[in-house]
Amino acid sequence: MTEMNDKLLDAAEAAVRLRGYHAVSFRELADDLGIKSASVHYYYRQKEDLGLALVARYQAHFFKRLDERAAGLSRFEEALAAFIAVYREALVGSDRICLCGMLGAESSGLPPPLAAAVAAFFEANIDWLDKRMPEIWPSATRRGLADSIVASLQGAMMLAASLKDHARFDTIAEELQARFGTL
Amino acid sequence: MTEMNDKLLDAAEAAVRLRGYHAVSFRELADDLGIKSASVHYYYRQKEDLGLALVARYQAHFFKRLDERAAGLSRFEEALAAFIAVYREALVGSDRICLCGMLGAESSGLPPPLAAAVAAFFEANIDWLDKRMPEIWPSATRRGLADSIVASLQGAMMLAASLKDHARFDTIAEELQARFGTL
DNA sequence: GCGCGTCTATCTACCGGAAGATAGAGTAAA
DNA sequence: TTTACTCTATCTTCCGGTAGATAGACGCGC
Repeated sequence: MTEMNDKLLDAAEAAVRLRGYHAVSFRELADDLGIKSASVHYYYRQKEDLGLALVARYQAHFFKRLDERAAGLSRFEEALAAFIAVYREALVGSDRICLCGMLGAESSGLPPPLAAAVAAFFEANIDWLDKRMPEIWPSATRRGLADSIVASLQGAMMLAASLKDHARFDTIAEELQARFGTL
Repeated sequence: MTEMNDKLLDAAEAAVRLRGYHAVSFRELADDLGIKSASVHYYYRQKEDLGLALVARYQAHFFKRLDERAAGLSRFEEALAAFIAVYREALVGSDRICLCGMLGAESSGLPPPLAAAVAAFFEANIDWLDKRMPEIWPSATRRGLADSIVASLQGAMMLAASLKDHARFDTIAEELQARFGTL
């Protein structure tokens, strides 16, 4: 919406992806933006509302970039490469793990609606892959492979962030592409 | 050491694995144990000290169970199965993700010594797999495959916890075993 | 065996600060 | 004059952490 709202979401997303939901405060975000914490509450009455907005925007951006990259691609190998590229972009572009990777780990400690939104993000990821997978396998197999791909990439982000080494993500991504790309 | 110390570590591990480091407080742990928060500080002066003790104990238990399961096994396929089983046990036994998976996600928001201990846990995981891998590949390839395995399992735990469905972990684990077990 | 000091484990009481959240006034543009 | 936005000021609750007291168990020299 407004410019300040965008800046607020940017600051909140950066902070949550770096340190987690519970480690981020309204005061800290306000300081980042040069406003007061009461003004942050003007945009989002509760922290939970901010979290939900964050996930909604993240998901929208994620699939927008994904569909841009994957437009016109028909082979699964290419779709997977696009999927991996969007994940990689998220990690390398900001030196942070996926928003939903962070929130997914914290899931049990989040307000239930927020945990549900995060779970929906993952299901949407899996659906996206599933739909582009060759139909030579039964549906359950396809979904299982999609689960594996999402888990690998989320785990790879976490590992690369913890070890402070993006190259680890790339190694895992290449292995993933080699394994599933030729299906 | 003492009985109370064990109970304290048990409560702290359960809480951190469920909701994350920053969402756990001394008072909450004290309430769980029926003591006062000042008594928790008697055992661990700072929260960081508690976190370090938690990781040290977790890592020791993890490798103890791993070595028990893998004792006498020589083929990589079997070692991998043991590795997966210990991960699965951690998830299913407590309905929680790996302590270091949680702390790894939060890594950038943790006291540096704690983040370093978590990173060391992952490196030890990778080393364990690496050493048991057939030497037909160059060292770099082996380490890359070990990275992939750890990332998959950590991601699978997070995904299963977020989606509240342990079967998703099993699906991914089976795919992993099929992928690397026959190497 | 007795008294002395020490150690262990817990308590009460408190500190300064930060958290999420609210009420209501001010301000500036449309 | 209304709307959009930001402020000051404040509340309650919780945080990590500290100080200092206490009660009981242990060991040691006399």
